[in-house]
Amino acid sequence: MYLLVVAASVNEHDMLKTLVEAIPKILNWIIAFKGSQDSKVPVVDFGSDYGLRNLKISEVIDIEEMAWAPKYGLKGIIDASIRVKVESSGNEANEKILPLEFKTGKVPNGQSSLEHCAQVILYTLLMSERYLRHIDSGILHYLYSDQTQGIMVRRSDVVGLIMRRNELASDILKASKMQQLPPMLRSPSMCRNCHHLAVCTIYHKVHGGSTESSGLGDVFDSHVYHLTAAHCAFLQQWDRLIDLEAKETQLVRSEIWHSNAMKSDRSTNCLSSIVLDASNGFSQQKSLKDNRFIYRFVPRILLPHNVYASKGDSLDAPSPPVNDLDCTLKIGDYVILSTESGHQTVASGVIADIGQFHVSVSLSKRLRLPSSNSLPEANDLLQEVWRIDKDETMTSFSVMRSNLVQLFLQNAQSSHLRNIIVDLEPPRFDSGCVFSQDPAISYIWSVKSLNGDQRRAILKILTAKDYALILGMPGTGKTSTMVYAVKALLMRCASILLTSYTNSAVDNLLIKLKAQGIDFLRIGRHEAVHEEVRANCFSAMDVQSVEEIRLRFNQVKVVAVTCLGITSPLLANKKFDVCIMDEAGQITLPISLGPLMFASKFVLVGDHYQLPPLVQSTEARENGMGISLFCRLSEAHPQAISALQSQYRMCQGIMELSNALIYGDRLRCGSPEIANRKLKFSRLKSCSSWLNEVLNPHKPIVFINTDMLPAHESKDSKTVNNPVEAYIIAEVAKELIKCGIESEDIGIITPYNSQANLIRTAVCIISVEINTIDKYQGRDKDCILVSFVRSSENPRNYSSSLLGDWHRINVALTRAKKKLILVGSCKTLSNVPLLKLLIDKVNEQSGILNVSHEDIKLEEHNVEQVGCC
DNA sequence: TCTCTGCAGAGAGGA
Repeated sequence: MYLLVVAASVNEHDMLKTLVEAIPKILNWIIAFKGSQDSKVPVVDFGSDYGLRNLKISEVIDIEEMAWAPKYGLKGIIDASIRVKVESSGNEANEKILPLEFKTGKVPNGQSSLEHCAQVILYTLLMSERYLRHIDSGILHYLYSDQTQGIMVRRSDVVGLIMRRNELASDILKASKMQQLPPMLRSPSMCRNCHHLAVCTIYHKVHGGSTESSGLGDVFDSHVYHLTAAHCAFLQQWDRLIDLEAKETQLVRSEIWHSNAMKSDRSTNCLSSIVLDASNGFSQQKSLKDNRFIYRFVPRILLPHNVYASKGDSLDAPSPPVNDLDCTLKIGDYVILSTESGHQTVASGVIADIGQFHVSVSLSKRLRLPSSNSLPEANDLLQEVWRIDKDETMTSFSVMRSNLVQLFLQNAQSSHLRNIIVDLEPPRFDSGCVFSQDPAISYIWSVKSLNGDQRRAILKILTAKDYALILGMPGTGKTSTMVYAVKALLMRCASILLTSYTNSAVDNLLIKLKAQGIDFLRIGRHEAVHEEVRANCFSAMDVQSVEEIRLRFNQVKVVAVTCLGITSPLLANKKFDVCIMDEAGQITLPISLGPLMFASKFVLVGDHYQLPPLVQSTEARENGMGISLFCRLSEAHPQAISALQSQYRMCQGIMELSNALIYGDRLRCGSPEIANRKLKFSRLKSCSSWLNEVLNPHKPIVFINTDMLPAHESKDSKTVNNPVEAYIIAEVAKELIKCGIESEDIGIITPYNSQANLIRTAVCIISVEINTIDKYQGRDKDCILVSFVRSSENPRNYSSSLLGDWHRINVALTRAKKKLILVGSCKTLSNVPLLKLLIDKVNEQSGILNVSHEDIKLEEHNVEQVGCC
């Protein structure tokens, strides 16, 4: 509630007054309709065809009930679902379930409006689906005038609505496929006060519309006169890219909207065959703080006996674990709960906790099956077999579209950003008077721990009038540079919006800021925020009023939020002096626009030599969707870039490799100590000579060539892996640990998920971090092992595979501090030009290590073991 | 060719 008040910036007291006035009205209505044995049964008018009916509520089944109907492609939230007894004069009363909709606004002409009736009729459709029974009527109640209207669903009304729905769906399809919008309504009276007028007219103009075709005359002109042909082309181009990407994503996303979804269990974004865990009471705890209900589920196979035998996750793994909850769901993900007996989308919630043998889901209300009554101790829940699907409602696309169109609105902020981003006007900088009185600048000169690059980067930020770009090559201390930039900006009393795409990137930065004693506000969902910064969320602050929220905003200069989190009502109407965006090279342009709208200037921090934004659709990628704003501006105005080139991560040898392949000798070691880093073994003894060679501390880079082995990739439907490589990686990892390297100093990376899983089973006894290259961006370890996977008898062109992307190769090569061990087939990999260069370079530096059959004593069963796990 | 993070919601006016 506080959030809405903040967003609408209405007076808190006024709002409370409205609310307090409405409560007794609702209450009176309920009392009147619930009635008692002897009280008079109220009469409701169901329109001319059906007349007056006596109506008595026997139960309020649910409020704010979620109702999704895949069959109709509709979803909604029903104000109240009620069970009633209806009787028309003389006839026997029959019991019904129906939707009740409250309206607060004015009553249109004393008659309920067509729109409101249509809404209720749609609700009856949704409820029919949910309750698996025919629901033929609904109730509309106007609080302002205390009028109750009954709605009896006529078949012709439903047909009309469904036809209208189909028209709309077809228009949307046409717009996204052929970039063709339906014609304007051409009705100034209707359009003048429409909330979508600005966006609507902009789109009309962009798609070739004119003042005449809009039918709106001057109103049209006043909304679009500022748009040039270049602006229109830009909006049209990006709108199309978003369409392409949205289409692609819809194809792969979980098929919860399809009726056969229940049968396909192949998606890893779902958990099936789980049941409620009743071992600790009903496993339903109400967390006191935020009124949420937590339900704990366990695999069905674990019940009933195992769960009672031991507690929590410490139980012996059942063999085989039919479902060890091996899926990609993680804490904070939005999910949908369904039953396998046919109730789809019973409830939606958030993963509160997930382990190998349990998953807890947090719901905003009590879990209830539509068919059952609302008693809290409903045992029918325990009888059900459940499934959890990730809620993949693609809100990111709507954020993209709304960000994009905002850029073309007729206002000062949009106009400024448009000049910079669309027209690519050169950024302006203060002619840097170094000896100025600016305390921020003197502070930066006084900080001893900054190197020359970092200081120049911060000065760039401080002198920027529009924007600054910070190119942070691997290991160059991007984060600490940002921390000092924030400190310097705070000396100028600037307000700062910190952002990045992922929660983890935002929180990483915040943890460093916190260590420096800088106060900040973190906007975001409690579950998704790192625990070290959760105390800075409003959800942890126990705010009692809007005033307290305002107060807190006034105290704090730094606010942090993810790029998609900007839609939070807490940020409505907020303005900042500077927006700093981390990992900007990985964020698509339309997404990055959002946070920039809040600030008068911005700083993008990134490295466009590392992975670009993830784009699913090849067509969208080929047409420029993978070009981040960071990349666009870097290419247009190199003078806006300040590069961090002194790196503190890699030793000389590893850095040289990256310099030779990607950075053109621009990377430097921060100090001689960094340059000469070596792995320290507490003991070096190995029985096999090839492992001795791999561990040789004088070789920072080792390439293990598998060409002499039968080490071919194996393909399983869509994924690729390589069991022999997995085996070699595991052997090396075990040897490293045997020789005294701590397991937390070792990281294993590979392009493919399937290979990561294979390696995980191969090294099962030791706990080493294993991940895809993509997920490892931004991280580092003393020793990194890379499995390239690709290897075949007749190598083909791999330029369109994951290995063909040089950004990914760059990320893989720049994660290791002291030792980089690469495993792959020289013959196959040499087909990728960059990898050919890599192999040549390593050969020059330390030679390629060819392993033979005898070397690794490749017993058939070893590999088979890995292969079958 | 197979890499993957984010994100509520409903509400309303007027010749």
